[in-house]
Amino acid sequence: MKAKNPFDKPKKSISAKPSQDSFFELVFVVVRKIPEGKVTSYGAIAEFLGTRLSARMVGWAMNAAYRVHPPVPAHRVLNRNGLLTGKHHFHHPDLMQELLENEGHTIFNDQLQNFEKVFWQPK
DNA sequence: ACGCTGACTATTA
DNA sequence: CTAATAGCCAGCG
Repeated sequence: MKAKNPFDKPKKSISAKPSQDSFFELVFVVVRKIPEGKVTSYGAIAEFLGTRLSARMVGWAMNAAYRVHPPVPAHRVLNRNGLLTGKHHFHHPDLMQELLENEGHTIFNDQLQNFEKVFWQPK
């Protein structure tokens, strides 16, 4: 459930506060459940939320993730191939890879090695 | 209000 | 293997 915070406001614009009452918040909740050392994919989250065909919206939600609280570990969300497709949306393009490596992962050429072994299915 | 874009994915050629 | 296509839908000019 949702704690009330001063940011709560039905602002429709992503520029201010998009989440709060939709798909976005659900995505954040799921992503925050990803255990350290594990990763998942946009599609897996979308499918878990019942919107398999809307995986793009998961990525869009991640675009707004950095501004929500508590923080969302967006670096643990990759595409279905284990590619760090969202790296350029971080504060620093290599931050995503560094965070993952810091959690014990190995990335080569934007590809997370052993992807299937560290994949975490939303549950 | 309309059209383009995109942190995706599955399918087809 | 790569490339093109379709489906999804929120945000922005």
